Amino acid sequence: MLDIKWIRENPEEAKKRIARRNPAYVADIDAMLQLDRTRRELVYQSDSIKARQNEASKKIPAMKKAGEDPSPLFAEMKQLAAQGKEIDGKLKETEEELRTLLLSVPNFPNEDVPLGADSDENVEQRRWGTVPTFSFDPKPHWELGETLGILDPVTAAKVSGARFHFYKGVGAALERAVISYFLDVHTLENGYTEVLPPYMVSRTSMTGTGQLPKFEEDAYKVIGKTEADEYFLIPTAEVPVTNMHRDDMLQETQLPIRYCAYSACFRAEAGSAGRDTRGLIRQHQFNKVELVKFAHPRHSFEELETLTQNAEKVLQGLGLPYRVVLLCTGDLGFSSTKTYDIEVWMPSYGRYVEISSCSNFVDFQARRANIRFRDEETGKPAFVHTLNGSGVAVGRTVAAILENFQKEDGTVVIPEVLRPYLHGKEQIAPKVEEK
RNA sequence: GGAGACGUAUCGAAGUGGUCAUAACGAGCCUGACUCGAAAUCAGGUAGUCCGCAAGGGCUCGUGGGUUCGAAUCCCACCGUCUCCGCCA
Repeated sequence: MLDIKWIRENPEEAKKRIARRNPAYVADIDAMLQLDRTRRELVYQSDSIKARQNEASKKIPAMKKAGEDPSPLFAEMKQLAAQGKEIDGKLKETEEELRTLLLSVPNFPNEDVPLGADSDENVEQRRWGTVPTFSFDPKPHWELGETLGILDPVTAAKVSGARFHFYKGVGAALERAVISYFLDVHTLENGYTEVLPPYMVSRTSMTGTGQLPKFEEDAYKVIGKTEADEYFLIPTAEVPVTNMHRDDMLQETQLPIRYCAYSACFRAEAGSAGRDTRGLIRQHQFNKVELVKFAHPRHSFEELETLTQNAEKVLQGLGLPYRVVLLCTGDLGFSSTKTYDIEVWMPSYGRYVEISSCSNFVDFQARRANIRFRDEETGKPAFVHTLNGSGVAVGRTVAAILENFQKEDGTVVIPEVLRPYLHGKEQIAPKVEEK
């Protein structure tokens, strides 16, 4: 949520900034300013009436005590109450309208975010590792998954529907190994505290991080015994973890707070694009280890750099080639002011594929979720800056491992760092054909 | 699922229709005094938010409604916490 106060004081700058993301939002800024003016006028009227009511209310007991009859005042009071009610009704309406609008407008892109229409205009920052060359025709991971007998989308389709997978045998163990490896690196080496969050959250939490109200159709909703018994399946652990500190007043000395969290993630939108129909790339349910930071506003952009490096570290450990790109304005997520995507090399695609997205939301989420800290300098409460990034997507990691580390005979070499989690197993061999 | 209790500042807690909600009373924390220093003691200070250039004013007793001239207090709904019983992993 943008800061209406700041917009009120810097209307032209606000329009300029939002226009960098999409000029269509400029009209919304104008609408906000209009609603804000109306609201302030109504607040003034409402406050004046209440001040008079309070004054009269104080007189009544004093009159009674003095033996006077206060009932002549009642008529005026009744009228004031009616007036106040009407104005308060209008005020509430205006405030709701303004809030709805504020919740539907995305964050300003940071100044150093390049202007661009879509992902083609993202700017590569760096590359790591060597893209593998094969002396044979490498297989895509979904074919490897089948020949190795470790991935079963067909049974999953029967049991659940499209875009689900069963992992079997070593496949399931490999997924689990990757999760453990990621969590161990982040907790033991990168200084994050592990949390295992709830997978269902309230509407308030989804609004706090920015998934709602605008993207309700992208989320899975779970209804319990009654309509009011409503939950959303988390699209990312970012939602429950960021909301851990909703309405909190943190101490400056606590910052930065770093959490890492494994969770399953659920996304309804994953099926609509008609892309990546095979394999583990785009699923309704997938596993992810997420990194979340609550940072001091002064340091949030440095924290974004280290967050990204923390995510890169696990790919380096696995030996997977990747690159880091800075998203352009057209590819930037709703709540983010600046995002680096980490893309892993996927031989079957012949290109780099997103495996992590690391973002600084500055105070955009903190304002929605009311996450503050007491600034020692001013003594006043201020919004923290929130950041998060995948650390990293697990299913896509497994896909990348299968594809990048496959051999001509169809076996896949397990990265050394994962072997301790797999009882020393060094490779996955194709299942023997039964005659 | 059944029965009951309870949500007031950082914490505990008083207030049960008015004129003591920046909130009694404790505790914690900060500042000062005393002290070589500390403890103890004493004194003072210890919300947030909205409107306003300011002066000042408004709002907040879990949340939202209602009754009333007036609600922390009465009524209704919802949310949450706790206790006992049942059930369950």
